[in-house]
Amino acid sequence: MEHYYDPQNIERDAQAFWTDHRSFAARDTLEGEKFYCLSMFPYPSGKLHMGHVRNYSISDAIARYQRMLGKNVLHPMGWDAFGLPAENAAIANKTAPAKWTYSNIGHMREQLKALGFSFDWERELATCTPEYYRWEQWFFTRLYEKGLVYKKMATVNWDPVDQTVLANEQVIDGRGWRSGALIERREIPQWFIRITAYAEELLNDLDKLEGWPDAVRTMQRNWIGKSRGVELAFGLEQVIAGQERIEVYTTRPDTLYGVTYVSLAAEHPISLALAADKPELAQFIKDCKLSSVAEADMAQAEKRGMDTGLRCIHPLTGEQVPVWVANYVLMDYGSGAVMAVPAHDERDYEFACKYDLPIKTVICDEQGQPADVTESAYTDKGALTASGDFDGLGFDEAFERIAARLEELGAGKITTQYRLRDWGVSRQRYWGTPIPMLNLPDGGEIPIPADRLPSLLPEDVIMDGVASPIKADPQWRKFDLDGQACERETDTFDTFVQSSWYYARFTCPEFADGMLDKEQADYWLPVDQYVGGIEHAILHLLYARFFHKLMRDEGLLSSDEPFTRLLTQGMVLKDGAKMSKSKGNTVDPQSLIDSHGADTVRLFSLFAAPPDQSLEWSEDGVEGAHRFVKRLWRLAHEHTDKGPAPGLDTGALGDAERDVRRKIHETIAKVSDDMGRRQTFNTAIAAIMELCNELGRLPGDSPQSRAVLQEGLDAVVRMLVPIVPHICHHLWGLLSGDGDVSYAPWPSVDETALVRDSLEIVVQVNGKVRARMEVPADADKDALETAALAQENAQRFMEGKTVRKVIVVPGKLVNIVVG
RNA sequence: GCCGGUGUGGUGGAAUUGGUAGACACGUUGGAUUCAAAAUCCAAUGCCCUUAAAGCGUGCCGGUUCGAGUCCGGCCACCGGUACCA
Repeated sequence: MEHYYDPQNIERDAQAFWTDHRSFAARDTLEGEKFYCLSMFPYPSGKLHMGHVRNYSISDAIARYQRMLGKNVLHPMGWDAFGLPAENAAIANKTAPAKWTYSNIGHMREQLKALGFSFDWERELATCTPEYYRWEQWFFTRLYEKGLVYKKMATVNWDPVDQTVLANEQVIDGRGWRSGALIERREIPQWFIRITAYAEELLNDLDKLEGWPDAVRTMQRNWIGKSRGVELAFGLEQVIAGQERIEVYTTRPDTLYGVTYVSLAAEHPISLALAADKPELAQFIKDCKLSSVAEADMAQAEKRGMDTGLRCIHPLTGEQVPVWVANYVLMDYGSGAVMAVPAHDERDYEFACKYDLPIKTVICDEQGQPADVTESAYTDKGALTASGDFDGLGFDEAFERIAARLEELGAGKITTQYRLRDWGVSRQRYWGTPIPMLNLPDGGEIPIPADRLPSLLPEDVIMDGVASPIKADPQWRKFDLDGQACERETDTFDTFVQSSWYYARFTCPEFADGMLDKEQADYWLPVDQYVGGIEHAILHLLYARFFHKLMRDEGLLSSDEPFTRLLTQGMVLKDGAKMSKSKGNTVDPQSLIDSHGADTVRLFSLFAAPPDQSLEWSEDGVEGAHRFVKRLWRLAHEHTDKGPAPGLDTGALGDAERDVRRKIHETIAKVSDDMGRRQTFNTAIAAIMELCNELGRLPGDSPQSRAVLQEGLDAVVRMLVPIVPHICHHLWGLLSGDGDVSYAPWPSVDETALVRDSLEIVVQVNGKVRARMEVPADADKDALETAALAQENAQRFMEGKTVRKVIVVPGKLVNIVVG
């Protein structure tokens, strides 16, 4: 026997075998049952981190399991290669983003190969190549033609010192991360895709996604935020900024009589018009703009406001209502104005208390009395009060009658609104897909014609840290359109655009005649299993669902949803915190691969926690995983060193052998369920460990003992292929398995091996365990009850008491209720 | 702030449909082996208690039930997202 487990050799040999045999190339013949298993592709940041290792260990386990079930498996890998970090690295290292990115890709590809993931490397793609992004540009021009794309003013973080737009994460405590300057909100023209046109379908189709975690579906549902409400207007006595009235939207028209003021966003046209001759208001508006655009910052900022002095007219009472400007009202949402009902809305309540504005109760509590709002707002629904003709009505009737009254008066109507906003895709950055639009000399814009695509991003550039190289280069902007001099758009796409369709391009990465080869796309799509971090639950997954529907409506594919089943993996923690360079708590996968082998790293990643929970990294845990792999190696070698095992004769087994054989088949049943339905690889591994412990305890070298051990090891090796494929490749050959173990059939359960003669049943008295008893497996309820009542220790607790009830759960327990 | 999630021994976790809390692994302790150590193997290991029995025990408070880690109500802490990080 070879004397020790040597992962380096075993893993090198297995990987060479897979490469030589093209083991993981998906068949593109469109035949057979397919399984498309996809993990979220990485941003090529430099080297793999533990989050990647975990993500790909999970998807590889699923892909390999499906191969063993006989499916034609597509398990591709590529690179989400555009993005902000490349620009930062380029400035820091004085290299071009392209060079840095391609070099990172090269290194990370080798690391992924060293981990033995069964990716189909023949389909690799990187989103920063023109072969990829040209189709994204083409698709955007198609959306433009269909009216699904438009340009409007939108808010960004402006760094007044660096004269540049910052991402939200580049704004720290309201200041630019490089300049330290106070950031201000600024409006610039940007391109948008009309995701709101698909809001209803995106919402309704969530019900079809039964293979998605409920948490993700709920989050998306809330994000889309469909609501039924009333759009209404407060009149103005004179026209201001071209407006005769202030439009607001409310889901609580039943509280309309409780309105005590109206709030405008700082950027609202009326606010700006009033500020023209009110210096203190102008100053307040200026102050309001000193904050990042991030919702989390805005919502937690202290609520501030200022009375404009303007009064508007309540549409039902005709009373005058003061108009305020408030920093918590956002111009980008709805109409940029809200009606404030402090008695029945928490934010308005806080604001009214601060500025001593009136609070008027118009809803009754559960006792039918006007709600008490001396301590806090009353936000429950209830009967109306102090609401004119509408007193006493419940929410539903009040909603309808008030809406009808507003409609009669021409002051409002019932509408459906979505919280979801159109997708702003413009970025004022260099390292991204150039937006394929042309600015015409007369001010309009048109798409770059399809035959002039791609609009190439120059790769050989120098980053100075301020201006985008394509914005700084007047030559790049020049575009001759049939003799007409135009200018290219110098903004680039949001990187979410690339990640919204890469899963589809993997079905035909080389296709040169279009965005997708429909035949391939329709065979492979939808993705059967998608695996990635929970942090993508809303944005990436919603944009990808949206793009799928856009591609469907363009006739590029036929399905309605991109991902049938979704697994959102948890984060990898060290000492209870997310691994990060700044915290200094990172663990480098490479050094572990070098010291313990890829199998150990994969095993620990899958064993330490269920995939959807966070995983606490532990050096000791890695050692434990390594020990198990070594034990397995030794168990198999000690067995095969004794020569070939005799054939199994199930009629000739002793009790101990029958027990072990039952364990083998119980384990196959459990592991199959854990791998397939439950996707709890940690419990699958624990069950296999238990089986190995029992196999190690098999008594003696009798022929039937050896035959059972052979059967057990064969099953263990097959079940571990998805988890520790290298050692299984090695052991499979050793146990004289035929062919490539990557395609060995998944083991099946022998039902006859599962039969039991007797079971252990728990006896409880008043719900507490007082005895255990061994009973025949086929004992009926009466027999269980009789046997339980006869238990000595149970009787001790029944003494002097009356048996009220006996509950029998066959196969589990008997509970004797006494009192 | 808002939306979603998580909380179980010294540690990571298990308990799948309301039915034996702590599987599996780590750590620790004791033993075997060894000149010695490493490695390996065996045993013990929730808390309280000298042992056994009993009692206690799944973030906190309360409820439903014969029975609650699991269901319901109210809190607390931490994590993810919050539309320009990916």
